[in-house]
Amino acid sequence: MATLQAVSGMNDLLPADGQGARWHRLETAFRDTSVRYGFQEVRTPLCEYAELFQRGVGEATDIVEKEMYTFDDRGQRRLALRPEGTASAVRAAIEHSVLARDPVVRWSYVGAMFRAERPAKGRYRQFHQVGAEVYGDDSPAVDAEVIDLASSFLQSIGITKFIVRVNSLGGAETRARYREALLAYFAPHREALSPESQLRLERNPLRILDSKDPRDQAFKAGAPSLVDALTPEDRAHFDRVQGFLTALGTPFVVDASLVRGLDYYSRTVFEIVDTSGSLGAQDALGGGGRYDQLFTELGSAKPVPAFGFALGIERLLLAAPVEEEKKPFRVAVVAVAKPDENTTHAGVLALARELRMHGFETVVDTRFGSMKSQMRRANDLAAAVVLLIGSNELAAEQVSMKLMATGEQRSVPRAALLDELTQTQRAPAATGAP
RNA sequence: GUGGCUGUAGCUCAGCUGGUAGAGCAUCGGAUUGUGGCUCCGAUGGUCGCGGGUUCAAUCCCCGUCAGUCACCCCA
Repeated sequence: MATLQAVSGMNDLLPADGQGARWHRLETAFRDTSVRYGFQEVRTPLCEYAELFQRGVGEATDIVEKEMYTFDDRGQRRLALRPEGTASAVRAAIEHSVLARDPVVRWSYVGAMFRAERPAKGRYRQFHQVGAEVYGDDSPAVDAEVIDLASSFLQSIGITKFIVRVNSLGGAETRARYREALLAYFAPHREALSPESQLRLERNPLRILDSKDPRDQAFKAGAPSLVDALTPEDRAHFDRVQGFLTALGTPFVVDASLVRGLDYYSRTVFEIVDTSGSLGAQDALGGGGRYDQLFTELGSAKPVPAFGFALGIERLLLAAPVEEEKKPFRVAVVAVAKPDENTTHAGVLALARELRMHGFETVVDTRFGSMKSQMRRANDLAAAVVLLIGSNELAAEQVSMKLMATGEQRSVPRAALLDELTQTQRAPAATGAP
């Protein structure tokens, strides 16, 4: 490797690829949707004390165990690039006592996350998420509304082929009871399980249910059902979530084997899976759930119920249709060099500036090559209108205005130029492709 | 972390069984000295990912390494 290059799994977005515009539209769509659902955007640092994620996401999760970018600060504290957004947002909510001011807080976020995984399609080491969180309300209405937010956002960006899977993990009491039941069930079969699952048996038996390993699949069917372990309260909560989702018209399926990779979830969890096939093996667009214990685990004096989700932007863009970009009304100003270069060049720059101040997207080929090359450049940049400035125009206080679509050209008094351009912009014919 | 495939101009690729590289597109210039798109002509541009080995000689064979990609794992 002779030249410097980007860190593996971390990508550049070049304007020429048109990706920047797609990202921009997606983020705008997310902000629009989340604002309509009553959310406000929060921004937290990319970097936190590693301890936050160890306590928040869970020491035994893959994310913290082997995928976190950690490094030492100048002092002794261990820092980490955030592998997900929820822990940071909750930390900020606690630190700034936002629940003391507002009984219920609805936050959204957009930003980069980091996980040191082997890159693959739709999976990168720096990836980006949009997410939303609700703090301070344990109502099942929150669960339903936030799942609905995620779902309607997907539709707003043209993603229609997806499935929302929901499940309930139950509260702390249920989790403890169910864990015992799973242990009792799997322990006799220990040797037959995959090596990973033998480890999971000790650390987080729940995750065995999520395994795709055929050795584990064999035992899943007969495993005790989580639904049966739910307390009446958990049961009622989950039933109401489903009822609300149905009332909202948000399609979903209940999937009893759905377990999320983060430790902080309780009660409702959900995952949105792409069914268009455009994502390869990484078909999860995102997911989330309820995490009623996280505030307490991160040091909040009072327990705060919470619900949230995150979606991966890269994956959304793989799944979303590529929309046609609107062609902007662009003006190019061209200098006719003779006989006095400096005067005409200055005239071009001054005119371009004036147009920009009036809102016109204006380009100048500042190399000021031959007229031919300037015209070619204007054409390459898809300018709808080219304005020509030369000694004739300067002397007469006029500008030659050429419509690229038709080739029509006429002289316009300098004083009337802005009105002319405004009218041209409104006429659809002038903005069409040349 | 494990495995498969790939790595030649800015991009997409060609290069037969080893003799130090080509095309198309893109870029720049020209074909009437104040005018674009089409066409034609020309030019710029590559230590053939990097390092080592075999050989008289390697882009082509072998090894290593880095990178990309896909899959496993996990998840966004």
